Amino acid sequence: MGVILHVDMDAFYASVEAQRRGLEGEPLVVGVYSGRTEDSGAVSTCSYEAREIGIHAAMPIKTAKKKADNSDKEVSFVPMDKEYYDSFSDRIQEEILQERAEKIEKASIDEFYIELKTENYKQAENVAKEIQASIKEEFEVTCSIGVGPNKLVAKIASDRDKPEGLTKVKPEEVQEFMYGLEISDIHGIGDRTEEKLSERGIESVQELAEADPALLVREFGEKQGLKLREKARGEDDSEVEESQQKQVTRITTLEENSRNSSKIKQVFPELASDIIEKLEEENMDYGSVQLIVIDTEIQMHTRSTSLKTRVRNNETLKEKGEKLLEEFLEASNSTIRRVGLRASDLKKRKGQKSMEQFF
DNA sequence: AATGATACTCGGC
DNA sequence: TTACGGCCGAGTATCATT
Repeated sequence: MGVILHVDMDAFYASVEAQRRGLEGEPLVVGVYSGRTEDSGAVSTCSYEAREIGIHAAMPIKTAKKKADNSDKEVSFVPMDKEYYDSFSDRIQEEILQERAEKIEKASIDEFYIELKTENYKQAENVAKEIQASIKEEFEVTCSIGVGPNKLVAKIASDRDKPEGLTKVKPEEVQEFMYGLEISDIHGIGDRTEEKLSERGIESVQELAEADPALLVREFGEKQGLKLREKARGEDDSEVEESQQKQVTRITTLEENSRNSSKIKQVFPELASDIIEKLEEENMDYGSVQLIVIDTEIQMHTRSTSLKTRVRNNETLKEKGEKLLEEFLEASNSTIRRVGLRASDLKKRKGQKSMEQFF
């Protein structure tokens, strides 16, 4: 396997909006507005300059505006335009990354894994620098890149130095690199796992890497236990490959809080048809339907149901969603603020060519 | 007891 | 003083299967 790069765009939505509006280097906040009241909504992401005055993702827009008022800087607030960022991301992939990659994987709207042909880390570093320079020149946004022997190490490396960072970890440096991390820096180790490890006296990456495999297997099972130890050693044999979308969600904020099911159901047709439209684009069927509910305390609840066979059907989605909503309202006394539907357990439909195969 | 499938929650952006 | 979106993928809990 060649050298792996993890390319991670810096504050992507905010950088794209800054470029679009000529606001580079200024505090800028990208928000999602629910339309309920003036400024009702939350921060999606913000520029590094906005972070300096205490604004961060997931913060209510009103709170962010308070921070902005208390600062001497002029802060721009702009609404999220996901479609625009999607096409921006695709263009970076097609115009800069594709041609330099032996293999490429789009991991999210702002993250890519690239496998290079070369085994030479100096060469790989040069490719990474070239990618950073080209993206900056042609798109006027920046990225951070991690260079490593596999996806796990490359991803952690890209996180170490942001924005516009470049972190290279050669195979002989992997151990030193991994031992310098906190256990929670390792992707896939959450609070729960961290606590369980701590109870067993494992608190550092080195301790996990050198832990008794039998103990880990006892605590976490054969598969997961051994995987944990491998991760701490910086080992990962997963391939760089095109990944399929796993779920499609559409969620909306109700005009008024409610627990009147017929009132709430009125938003379902639009949610369902938006989801089906997306599935048609992707030529995918769904095998599972989820209801997502956010109550007046901003607590999220989900209920789901599996289908016997995969379909791409608007009515099924709507009806399963309605049924789940009724069951939820019956069992809970919470009042609903936002409601959504999700289709998951997705699979490409076979026996029907998608458009790109004609080219 | 281990594994896989399903249901639900959490965190990033 | 509080204030609160719309997505996504991954983590974790629980249950069925073997």
